[in-house]
Amino acid sequence: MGDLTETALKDPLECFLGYQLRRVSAASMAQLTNSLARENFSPVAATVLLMIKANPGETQARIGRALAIKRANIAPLIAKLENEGLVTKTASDGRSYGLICTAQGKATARRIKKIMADHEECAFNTLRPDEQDRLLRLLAKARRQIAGERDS
Amino acid sequence: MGDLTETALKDPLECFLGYQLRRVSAASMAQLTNSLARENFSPVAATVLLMIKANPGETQARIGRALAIKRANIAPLIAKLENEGLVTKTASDGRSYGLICTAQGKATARRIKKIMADHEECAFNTLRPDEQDRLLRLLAKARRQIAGERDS
DNA sequence: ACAAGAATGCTATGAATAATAGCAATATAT
DNA sequence: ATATATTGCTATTATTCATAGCATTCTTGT
Repeated sequence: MGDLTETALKDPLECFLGYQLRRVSAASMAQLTNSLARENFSPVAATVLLMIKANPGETQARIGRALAIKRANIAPLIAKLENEGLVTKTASDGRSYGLICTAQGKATARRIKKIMADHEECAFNTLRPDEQDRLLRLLAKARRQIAGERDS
Repeated sequence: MGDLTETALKDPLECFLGYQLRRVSAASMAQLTNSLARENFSPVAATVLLMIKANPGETQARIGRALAIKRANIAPLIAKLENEGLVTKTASDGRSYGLICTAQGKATARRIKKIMADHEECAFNTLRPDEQDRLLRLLAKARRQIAGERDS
């Protein structure tokens, strides 16, 4: 029988914010990856689609910068969305395109957003609404600094 | 000249805790990876070494479970630490070993912990001490649920 | 004691994310 | 106009983590 009461180890990482952040993020992402699998979407692809729907006509370079995805990495994601008929490219710049969701893309985006919302509900429901709010605010504050020091 | 004042996009992911978690975690990890590079350590390897130092004699299975690292993935990490003379295996179980830090391993662990502490200081210093505390507590609370639903 | 099941260490392998380098085409700036 | 930047893209690589399977050893239940 599995030993459910394994004695706890000392944890020298307990008070490292970065470590706790990573653990929670990894666990949350693993769950979300599972949930998005039924739509055949990776978490990253999901954020790209939602971003395009919310910002029709933007170029993939700008979408990528907003999501901290490099040009080299967003190209195949866009190609996949286009191949599946979820996104189309409209001429805009000669070297860049304006990205737009198709009707099917918008429907998929809605389903994906629902999956993400359900995931949030299930993953973070031990936090009271006010706690979720505080956490969100603290993360946003931390991100302003930490992300600002990095290039995209 | 780069356009430093790029107009902001609408962000439909702003209020997703999971997404914000991922962004902050990724940015923090990227920084930490950089800082640990001078010791030729990955973030994961660093946590393993610290964990062994804090829990001498434990098996790699238990260390791995505490860190949410699967058996298959921790094996090469331990091998690397052993090859570099930072950790030794003492007989214990016939099928498992007790892991102990060598003197060199302890010294390296101290340097690594210092790097991690400096990283925290630099990455999260926009948060006041009480905010850091609250964040840590909220993360711990979130983790208890979200991690509990997953197997190691 | 003994057979069935579980745990351990390990290898091999694959998937997802992200990083660098470089290319051709186009836009922008001096 | 000429140099510089930007864009989309390909190719390649590294890191982290996941699954599957193997042989060994420990632990159970009878």
